[in-house]
Amino acid sequence: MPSTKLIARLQAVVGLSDDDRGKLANMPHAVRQFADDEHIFRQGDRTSRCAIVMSGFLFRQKIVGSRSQILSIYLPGDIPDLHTLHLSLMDHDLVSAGPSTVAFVSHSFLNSMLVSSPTLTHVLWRDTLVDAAIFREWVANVGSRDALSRVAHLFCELAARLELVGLMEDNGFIFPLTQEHLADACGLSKVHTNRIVQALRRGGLIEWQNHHVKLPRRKELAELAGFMPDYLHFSDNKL
Amino acid sequence: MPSTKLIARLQAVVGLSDDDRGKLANMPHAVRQFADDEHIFRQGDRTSRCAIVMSGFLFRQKIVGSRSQILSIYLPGDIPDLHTLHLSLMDHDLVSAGPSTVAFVSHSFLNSMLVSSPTLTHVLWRDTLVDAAIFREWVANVGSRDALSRVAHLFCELAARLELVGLMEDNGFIFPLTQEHLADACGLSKVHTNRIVQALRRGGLIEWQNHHVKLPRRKELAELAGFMPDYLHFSDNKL
DNA sequence: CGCAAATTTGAAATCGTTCAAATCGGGTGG
DNA sequence: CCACCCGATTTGAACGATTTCAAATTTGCG
Repeated sequence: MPSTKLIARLQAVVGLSDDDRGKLANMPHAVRQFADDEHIFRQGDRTSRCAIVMSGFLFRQKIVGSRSQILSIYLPGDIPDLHTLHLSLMDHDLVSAGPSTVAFVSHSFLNSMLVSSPTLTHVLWRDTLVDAAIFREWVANVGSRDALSRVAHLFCELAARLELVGLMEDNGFIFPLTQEHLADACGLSKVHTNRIVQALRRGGLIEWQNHHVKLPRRKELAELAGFMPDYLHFSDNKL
Repeated sequence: MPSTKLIARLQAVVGLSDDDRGKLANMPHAVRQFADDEHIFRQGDRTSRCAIVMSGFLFRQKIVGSRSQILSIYLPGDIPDLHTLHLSLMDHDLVSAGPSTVAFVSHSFLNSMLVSSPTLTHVLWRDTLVDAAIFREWVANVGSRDALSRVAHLFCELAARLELVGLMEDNGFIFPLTQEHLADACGLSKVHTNRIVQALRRGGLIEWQNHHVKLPRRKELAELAGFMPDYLHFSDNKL
């Protein structure tokens, strides 16, 4: 089942009928592994299928000048390229951070599924809108917060989203990104990002070693970050 | 007709059948004027209708700490809150920059229209996806470009989008925002933004007076900004 | 004409970058 | 099991872009 975590996530947020769950669970798909830093697609590509993250993290990036900017991070259960259903030209790269497993489902199948179910249309459209809401928060994060709360905010968001798909354990989670990835996501230099990480460690707000992150005091971290999870729309159900 | 510019824009990008154009042209709607700085809605609100910009500029903003971050700018023909069709809780403000005219169409009407037309579903879903693509570019803009190209990039984007709805004349357009708005959109202080604007003026790249902006050398400006219009998806038609 | 908002100027302070080098750490091959 | 190697992290110091604060000037509107 490519979509266990996907269904878990949608289920938690909007609720699904048995029928719709069944449709999602039985999507024809092809599974593929990606290695660290391997590209799922590149800017300028066109595609006729969508990717569902099964394990590992993916991220979107744009190269601007000599910098690489990470635009968003995708976790198991996410569909990082759902937008390709309506926008075929890729305006950025999609890359694997660490090894990952991805299931691919064809556009033609997805389209037929959506025609037959207004609910699933609503749910998947909604999913792309939450994606956009997260971009907005990132604009605010990168544009308005100082380095410390910016990095803290990213950890808060990831923790909240990982919790939703059952990948948090005792406030800790597997984190395949490097400090350089973190820097690229926050629009900071890697040297400064390193100093920020050290500051957060000294403050006892994060523990990070061996691709494993722990947030022992999430409340304080969220306060420092100014993290308001409303933009994730976990409990904003229109149905 | 609330939707002249909207139809022009969709027409230019995806093409519409006479039937679909008719449906859009005949949407029942209520028109309302907004004054400078007046809020169309605020963070935390819920709404049961969508706004179509008829004249003037609107912008989305988030308050983070003591700063106000502008997340996107909406022009005539845009539907700045199409996402409310599926996400009812507002995670940001929508504000009028200068006086504006807005047409409101109820969710219930829009939903019934979408059920009856897969094409319009595609077109409007697509519209929210272009919105998201613009957010991504803004993350990259604010996260990766220096102040000069950041401001230049914003002007390039607005010019391209205004052109699409016929609001550019001789490389100039009406621009109701203040330098402080520009600063809030670019994640810069207003003092520094002012110096950047002066630099662009000195370079002959922009003229700006009386709410009127002119870009006499768009090519050079685009080069300075690293502006690549692919993310606007003007010529990326899936139908 | 007069007020309030918007723009402009100057100077000092700060946050973050850059460059360069050192150290750490995990995985590989012998 | 150990030595080695490469990528990732860490440190230091100088530099630079942007912010902040405070005040002056200009502009547009009533």
